[in-house]
Amino acid sequence: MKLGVSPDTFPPRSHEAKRISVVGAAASVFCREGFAGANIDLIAAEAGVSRQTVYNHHGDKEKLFVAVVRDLTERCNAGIFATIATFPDQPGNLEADLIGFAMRMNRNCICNRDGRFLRKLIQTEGERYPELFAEWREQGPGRTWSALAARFARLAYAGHLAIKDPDVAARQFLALINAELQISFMLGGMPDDEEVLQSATNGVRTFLSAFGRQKSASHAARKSALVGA
Amino acid sequence: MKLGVSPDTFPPRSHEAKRISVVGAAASVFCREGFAGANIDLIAAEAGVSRQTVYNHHGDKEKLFVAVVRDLTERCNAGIFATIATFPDQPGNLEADLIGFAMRMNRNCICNRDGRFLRKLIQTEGERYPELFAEWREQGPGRTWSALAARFARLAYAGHLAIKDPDVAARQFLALINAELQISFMLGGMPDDEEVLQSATNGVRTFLSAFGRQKSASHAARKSALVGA
DNA sequence: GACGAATTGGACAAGAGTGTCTAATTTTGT
DNA sequence: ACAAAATTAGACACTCTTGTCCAATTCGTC
Repeated sequence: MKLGVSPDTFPPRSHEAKRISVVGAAASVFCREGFAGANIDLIAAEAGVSRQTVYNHHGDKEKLFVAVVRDLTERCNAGIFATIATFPDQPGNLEADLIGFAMRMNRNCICNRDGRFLRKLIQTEGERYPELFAEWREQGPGRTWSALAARFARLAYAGHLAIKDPDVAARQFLALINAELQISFMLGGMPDDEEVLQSATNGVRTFLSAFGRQKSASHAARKSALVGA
Repeated sequence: MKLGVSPDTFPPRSHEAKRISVVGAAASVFCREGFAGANIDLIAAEAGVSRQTVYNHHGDKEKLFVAVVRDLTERCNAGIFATIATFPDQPGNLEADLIGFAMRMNRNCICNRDGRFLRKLIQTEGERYPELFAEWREQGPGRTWSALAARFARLAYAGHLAIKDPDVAARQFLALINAELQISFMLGGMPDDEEVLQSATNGVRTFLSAFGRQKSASHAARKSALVGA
């Protein structure tokens, strides 16, 4: 809004910057403590702002919570679609390209701060805010899955995969590349790059064993060695 | 509450029955409201007991919470191992048997009341109680995965599957049979039998496409039709 | 029927948190 | 530099919740 007024460095600091700071701190506190356990004083302190400013900007604990969820939803969806845009439509090495895509998906959408926060908030408070939840549901997983399914369908049409139901394949792809990260998620922790790579690699290999065409050279070799056929 | 006043049927009602009732109600309320939001009065009312009785039995909100988690952990683990004991070691029809097993796993361990409650409590309050969490982690997923991996390894050794790493296969099996239930879990809702069957069927089919040996008659037929090899 | 233990409902103090208000101070725009 | 707007710190009323205490009642057992 008030961008670039001052000479240099940090032009927009006061009004909008504080708002952002508050929403960010609120996300963190709501996640750690839950809605009921979250303390406005703590949020204000963590944002480096007085309590009154929190009320001036958002009016209400509940309104603040809604603002947090909307903010996270928006950024997460943006990240997801930016990542889906990097899907390997014309793969050189299908396995390597899909592993790279899986890594980006995990890193940028599922394991990052926004993704973990949003997931936790939906899990903990989703039942209390059905409208907010419905909104996320439409914009989030629904579109993600169909967008991803479309990409897989294209890949199958081009002869790189043998897929009967692209929607099922898309969901299973996501499930597989996250299969080994479930415990880390339960802990609320952030899996390290090693784990993410391992999970993505194992997931993509199994996915290709199930849906790959024998054509793919390296894959066919690995598969025949594995299955012994 | 005044059940079984008659001569027999329910000898131990008062003391222990109330304890169980309180723990059950507390599980429900802790799940809905979170630890901070849970109200002892509400728990007491939901258990059909006075607030004082809650304090008499468990002494403290925190102690009550620990009791709830221990109770859920115990019952969930028992259910999981009882279900793993039904794993098809000598399958007649591998696909059908695995789908049946997947259904039992989903229904009795993951989608039932205890499973959903425990998962949610760990997600929401796990970070606040690291010891409790570590205990569950050792007893729960760790043992589950290795027990399941052992079963898959045996199946592979008997020639029914082609598995390189049984641990990975076990985790991916669980991920696949739940792939289509993720949204329901996010909602905290209970997926109906139709959804569970669909998810289990799709998951097992993909699992067998990836790890099945061509030998299996019906499977080989389906696979060759699918992959065109 | 009687005794002891458990349960109940209610009152209670203590503490914590929300949301409001105000006066003083700082920041921003002109 | 000046005026308007935003921010701050603190006090405040109000509500809610926890955990304790107690007298009356009920329940299980002998």
